[in-house]
Amino acid sequence: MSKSAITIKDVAREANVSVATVSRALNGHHNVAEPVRKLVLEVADRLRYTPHAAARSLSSRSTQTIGVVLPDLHGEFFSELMRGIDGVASAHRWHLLVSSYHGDPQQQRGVLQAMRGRVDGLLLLSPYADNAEFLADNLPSAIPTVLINTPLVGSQHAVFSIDDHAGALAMTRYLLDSGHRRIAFIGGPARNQDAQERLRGFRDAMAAVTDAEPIELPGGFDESSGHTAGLALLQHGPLPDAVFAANDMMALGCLYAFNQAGVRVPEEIALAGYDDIPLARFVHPALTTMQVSIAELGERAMQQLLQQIDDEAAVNNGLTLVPHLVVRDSTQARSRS
Amino acid sequence: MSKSAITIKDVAREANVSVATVSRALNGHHNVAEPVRKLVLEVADRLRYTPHAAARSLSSRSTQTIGVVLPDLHGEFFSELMRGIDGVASAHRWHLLVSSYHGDPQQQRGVLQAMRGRVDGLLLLSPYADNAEFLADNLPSAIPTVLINTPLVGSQHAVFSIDDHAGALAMTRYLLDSGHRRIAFIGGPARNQDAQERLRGFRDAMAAVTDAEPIELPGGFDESSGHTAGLALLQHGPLPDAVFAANDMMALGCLYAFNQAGVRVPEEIALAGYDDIPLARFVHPALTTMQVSIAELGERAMQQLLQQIDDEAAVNNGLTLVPHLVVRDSTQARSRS
DNA sequence: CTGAAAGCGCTTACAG
DNA sequence: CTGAAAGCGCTTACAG
Repeated sequence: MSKSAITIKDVAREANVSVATVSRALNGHHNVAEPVRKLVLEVADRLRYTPHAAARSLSSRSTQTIGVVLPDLHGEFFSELMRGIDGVASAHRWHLLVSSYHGDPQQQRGVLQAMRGRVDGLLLLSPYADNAEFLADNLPSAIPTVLINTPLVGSQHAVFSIDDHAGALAMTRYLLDSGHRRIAFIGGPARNQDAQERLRGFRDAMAAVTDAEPIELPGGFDESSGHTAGLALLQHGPLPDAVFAANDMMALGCLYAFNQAGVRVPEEIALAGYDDIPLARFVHPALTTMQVSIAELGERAMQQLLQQIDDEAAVNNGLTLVPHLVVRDSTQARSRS
Repeated sequence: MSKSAITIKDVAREANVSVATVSRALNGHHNVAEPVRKLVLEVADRLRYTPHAAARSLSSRSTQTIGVVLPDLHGEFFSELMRGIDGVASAHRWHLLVSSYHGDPQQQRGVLQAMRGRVDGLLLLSPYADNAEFLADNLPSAIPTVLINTPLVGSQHAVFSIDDHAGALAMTRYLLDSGHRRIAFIGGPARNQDAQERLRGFRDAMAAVTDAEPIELPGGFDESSGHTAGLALLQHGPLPDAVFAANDMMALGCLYAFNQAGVRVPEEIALAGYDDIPLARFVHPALTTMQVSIAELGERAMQQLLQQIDDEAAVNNGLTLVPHLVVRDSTQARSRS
């Protein structure tokens, strides 16, 4: 494709040295005479020479790039995660090869395979509760890999995740402690592990209180499913005391439904979300939610990965971040902020 | 890094054929006897062989990856753009190498250089109005490149962008047509070309009406600067008739300030944004805004790029998308939705 | 249809 | 400090 790219040979010829010397000078090795180094750098600059990454990778056996494999490129979670990952990558001068497999195991398999020779390490987000085995089978064995939000435990790989069971438990308990008994839960995608854990937390907290009345509604983590769930609640009999949506986007959709119907939050019904996306504090009423440091999750995972690449013997223990409760107006009549 | 990766040699040895034959069989060339092809595929599969991308790239002179160079990885705009780009990339089995240069020209330069040998084409988002020259100097000449939201016109590169001047003009005219005269504009980052164009559209529309009273406030495209601007409006004298924020996030921040102060939208003041992010319709009141098809922008740009890579002689004309007005409750007392 | 060999553009022991 | 040469793992004319 590239038309007439300048190679290391051109630089060597122009500078009257061998390609080996050019390579050494450009890579900052110390065994190059100062005047020679200067000359080489000057010539390389004048010719606008840039090393060919594939060639360099092939001979040096390193790519300086990290593969980031995600189920999707869309939305707040991904955006935040990438921010954390990118911050670390950029600081250490690593490149990022980003691939989405669109939630499809076959594509995921292909994407993982295609990483060989392209990356020195792999960050994989695979939040499906049912494919631990699939992963164990398809993870490239030769590439250092760190997992995010993934059900594969007890393997050789470090896993970084959010303790969603604890988070949902905390939120539900808070709602119960506030005096609510009939609490509706809007769930996430069935296969999604985070969604499952949040549901489990909700159930466990509700089960611990004798007169609690749990209501469960389906959802898909997007605004519109929250909106749909809100409408469903409005239509079927008396409103519950509170709604706990498994993520903020659904909570916002639900809030919208309540707003349209003239149902006041929190006066008539309390509403809580999960994730603490930036917008949670800007809606009205501001949303009570569980704060999850997604960017930090990406940051930590990336740091761990770089460490493993740097030192194969590095301990590869993961980390489970515990989200914390952020109380805002949507669950209490008076502002505390 | 990779420990004991299987190479094409291993497959050749195991299948009792030459590496050339393995290569042909795996790449689907037709000059391979059927039984031989089958054998090779079977062996490759059994050995879990995956071609080394760098080696393949080096000899075939193609990487099957597109470099996406962005000023930032954060936020709705990026997320939407990536969705469009990824959709096309995925459908054509291309990989994406994503780099953020964090708004820093030096980093941008480095990132662009590092693309040689890594990608077959480049998608560059560089929304700074003042660095057309810098770009012309630093764009890799040997790599097909398509520009997004970039001030470099009249060059050899296709440019895909949003007609923000027309968009802001349309919104401002709509507000004027609704009877508003004192209209406040919350601007974006000074160096950002989109922000400049939106401001220019606002000014042009206001200048065309004799008794219009423009008010201009600074902003930074994020929620908090919108919030700050809203507070400023609340403190300084009488409220304007309407607020036009240069993007939705700022509009939401401003809305929040009004909500807190008990100022009702749209009864006491109209409010409009720009971008039509998914949340615009879920806030209360739903936000009037300019709908910009960001995903489509990414999609089109990516399609154009692939075409150019496929056929060097392809016409490389860009495209300017014109946003359209979406009227919701934030600028009118009664819902029309 | 198949193999031996050259070559892609680098890096890095190995000699000197 | 420097160069000649081997090698990274593939692909692809060139012969046969």
